Amino acid sequence: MTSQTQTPNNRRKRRTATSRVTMTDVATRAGVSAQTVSRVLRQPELVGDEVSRRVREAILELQYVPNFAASQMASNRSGIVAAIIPTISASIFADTVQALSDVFVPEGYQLLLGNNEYDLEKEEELVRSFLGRGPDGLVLSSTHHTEATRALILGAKIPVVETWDWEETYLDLMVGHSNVKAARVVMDHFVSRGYRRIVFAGVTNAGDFRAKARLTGYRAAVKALELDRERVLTLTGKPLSMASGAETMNRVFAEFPDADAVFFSSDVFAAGALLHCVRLGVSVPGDIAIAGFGDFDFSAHLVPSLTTVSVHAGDIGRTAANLLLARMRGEAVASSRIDVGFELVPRESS
Amino acid sequence: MTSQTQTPNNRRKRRTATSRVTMTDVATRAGVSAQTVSRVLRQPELVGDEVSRRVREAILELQYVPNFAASQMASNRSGIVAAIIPTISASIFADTVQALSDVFVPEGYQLLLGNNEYDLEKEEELVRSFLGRGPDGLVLSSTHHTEATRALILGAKIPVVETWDWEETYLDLMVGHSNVKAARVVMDHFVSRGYRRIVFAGVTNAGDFRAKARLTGYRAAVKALELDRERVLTLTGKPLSMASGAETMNRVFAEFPDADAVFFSSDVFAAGALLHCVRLGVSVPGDIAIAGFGDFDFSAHLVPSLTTVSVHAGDIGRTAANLLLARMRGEAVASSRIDVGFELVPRESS
DNA sequence: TTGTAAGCGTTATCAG
DNA sequence: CTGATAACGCTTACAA
Repeated sequence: MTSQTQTPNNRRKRRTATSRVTMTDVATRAGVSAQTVSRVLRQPELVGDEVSRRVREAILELQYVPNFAASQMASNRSGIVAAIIPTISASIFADTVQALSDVFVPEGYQLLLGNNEYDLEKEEELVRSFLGRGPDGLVLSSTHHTEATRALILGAKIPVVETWDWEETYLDLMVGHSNVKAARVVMDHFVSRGYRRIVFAGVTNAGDFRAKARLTGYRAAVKALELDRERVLTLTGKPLSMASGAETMNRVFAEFPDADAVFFSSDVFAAGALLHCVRLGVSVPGDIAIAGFGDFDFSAHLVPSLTTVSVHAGDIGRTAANLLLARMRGEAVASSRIDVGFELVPRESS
Repeated sequence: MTSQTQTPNNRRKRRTATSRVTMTDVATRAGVSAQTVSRVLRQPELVGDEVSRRVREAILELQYVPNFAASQMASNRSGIVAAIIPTISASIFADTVQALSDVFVPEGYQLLLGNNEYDLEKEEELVRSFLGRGPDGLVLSSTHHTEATRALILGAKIPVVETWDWEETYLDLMVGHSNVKAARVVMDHFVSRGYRRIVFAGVTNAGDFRAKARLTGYRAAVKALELDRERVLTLTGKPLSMASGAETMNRVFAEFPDADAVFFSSDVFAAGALLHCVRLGVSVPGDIAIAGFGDFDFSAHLVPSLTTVSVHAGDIGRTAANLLLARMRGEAVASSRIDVGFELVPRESS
């Protein structure tokens, strides 16, 4: 017999059976309606004790796992928070992500993570793809975005927090600190200790606006403090590694032989440079002073220990998460912009 | 007029309008059916050029963002890969996550990330919540799970890859290396350089089975190499920080004054210990040799540079991702278990 | 306190 | 090559 002889009833469209346990299965097992199962899960206080018990039992017996996609379709809430950071690996941003996770997961949210590699186009791509998931909130790691990114986010009408930056204009919420000021504080510190021929050595990749802000702060300080002259060394395209720092130190010796201090845009570079000096027998800070940025774990332990700026990566994540959470719940926030600050940590290297 | 006077037609249940642009909106705008819009997005080759052009235009004009939850409901595929690592912050696992992201994102998958803090109960919780999202694949970071976790995963019938470990039994796929062997290699190295009174110093938190495996390797080596005796220092509950390493070094001096070498379960501890020695004026390796584990960026740059084991965190992520990808596509995999190996890196500290 | 029905936005299936 | 329709599993709105 060919399939054409089948009854009209058989024409009902059937998808491949999911074989997954659904809410209805649980309901049947417990002898209630699906709606009641849903209530037991969302608003247990509205369900009678005996019914509630039977439902929970059925859930355990059937190993029921709720389908969040269906839940999202029906309720228009996803339980997802999306976060975009510049880079995940071996970076200070990992501390921020950890803090985000520490706050959001206990609240029942899941964390969708992406990295833009300091590329605004990649960020746009990520935002577009994340928005398709209908996140309840979005965490970005700078205030610099393409116009399309901005439009997408505003169109999505969800709470957004921009972090690791400090600007006058922002989309919705902002948590961070001023990198310009941070650089200035380092410069003031150098000058207070008698250094005046100061080199700035930092990555100036197109998308790293934080490093650029630090450079801006350096330049302003050179002018304001009437220092000798600008001495800038850019590490374009160099990976964030200690090897880059060591290499850069050699360039300092070659290009600015009279320099008495170097301000690196990251502790990673600074540590590489410092250890390179130790190996060469160059005295730090006797022959040249060094300061970094970030206060990494190793910075306090180096010999000599590294002068740096502590930036509270965890605080940024925690603060941003709590602020976003409040907005996601529709609660009023005291301030939509929070400066978590930074801290100069003077140590032996300067 | 009360609402009761309204026409029956008004009784139609209306949810709060999403205000979001849907596929139907795009279809209307382009003068085609929703199905055609879907085809343009999923199987463009099946759609005529002119129609395709009109649809793409409409998508851009309306700033259409597809709803993945709906897509998932209909297709039973989520486009999500979930990954669970022990800890995100300041850790070698961040490199693995980066590699996962580097492979999955270009393939159109989104990464759902969670950390279990070496706690199997937390892992179970995470797996349960992640499975509700219907991930197309799952990445775990050890082969140790609760029974319930195992049952959940097997019940979900999705590809899983367990990483950072090497065992005979595994759920589906495995990518990693043997920590027992890695420890043995370090011990062989110490002995070949004349050290025989070797201390093992490592975290033995309940859930850190990798550190435990290294301890197992150490113990086996002491026996096999007929060394003086076991010298074990456990850092229970200590954070993975250089400060812990320095502190532990003091304990070595106090508890094992005759020790001639120390094997730390992480480069972080080893570096803290090494720098502590430098500060105290204790010669490394003259007075005592030091080796670590992980080959962090700083390890090569320390003075003296740190002997360690390189473990290829990025390779683990890349290999795991590609293996999982193959299985998710239903492709045959040559081997379901891949040893990415490790590498002894002898340096000045031993 | 519990149940019924409609609807969320997409894709699989079948028809043309 | 394009369209109509049912179905995915859940929650909102309403009824009882």
